[in-house]
Amino acid sequence: MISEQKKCFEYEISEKREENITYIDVWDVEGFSVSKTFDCGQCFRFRPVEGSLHEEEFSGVVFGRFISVARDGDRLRIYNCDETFFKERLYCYLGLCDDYRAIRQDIANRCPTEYMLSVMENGEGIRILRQDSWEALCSFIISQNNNIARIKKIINALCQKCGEEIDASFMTEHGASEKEFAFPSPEAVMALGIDGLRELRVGFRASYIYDGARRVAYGETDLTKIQKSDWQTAISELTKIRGVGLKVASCTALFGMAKLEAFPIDVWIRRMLDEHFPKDFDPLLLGEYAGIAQQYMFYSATLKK
DNA sequence: AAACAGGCCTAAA
DNA sequence: TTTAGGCCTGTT
Repeated sequence: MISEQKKCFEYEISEKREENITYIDVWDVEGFSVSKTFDCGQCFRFRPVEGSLHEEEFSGVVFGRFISVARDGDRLRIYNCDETFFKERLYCYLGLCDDYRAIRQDIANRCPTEYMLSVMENGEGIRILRQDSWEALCSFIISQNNNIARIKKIINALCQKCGEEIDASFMTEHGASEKEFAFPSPEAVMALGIDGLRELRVGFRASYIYDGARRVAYGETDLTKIQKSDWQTAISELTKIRGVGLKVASCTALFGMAKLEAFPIDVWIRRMLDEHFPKDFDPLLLGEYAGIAQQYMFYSATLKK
């Protein structure tokens, strides 16, 4: 029943099976907060699992698969995940490839202010997810001048309308709905047309989403190639898309391309910068993990509005 | 009921 | 180069 425990990068893992669900246990994951990670506004398709038997558990669709991530103590359990999927996808997606002890130390060294130390403490356990670049791009185009509830609603509707249906019937104990859908490909989104997108109540964003989908589908915007370039290049390439400004491009780079230096400035971060930093403070001074510092700031800024 | 929401585009100085 | 409106829609 219990397979042998193996080493996966720096973590001990084991693959097990319960009923008809395969899952992976990852041991000694230091300070990973499932709720902060999935609820800090960086992703839009995960939700808490009602009636979970774990200390905390969130589930949702990622890379075309419905998974559930649960934590008990410093053990992470990922349902509907085998060793291969973990190694090839979720290890990086969950930010387990990043050394948060070192990252936090670096941020604290560069910016040892009372403010920064306090938001880091609040946000301890947040991991920046390494999401799919297209999904991040599309999601953050939708996010502009919008609120979280409606963003989630629209993305959900988009997936239902043109994403591939996923069999997650065996995951109902972990929050799966009757039908789950993958995030649609750029081709599928493009096929909706601007009018089809309008039906999703995206308003003026319809043409922006369409332009993004079209460019990616035709390779005019090569996300794989952009991902391999440095973050400034990534941002200047992404802002060529209609409706993608500095903020959306930075979010795409940070959350969808692992550009941890990217520092998205939205209204909340603007407020924090005005309030707690010198007038002409340059976020680049926060270093190669500025984006993670940004996420700590954002988390505290939006905490209990 | 008017204002606002994790921006961006366009037009006008 | 910087700044003010306007924008879809839903919620408060």
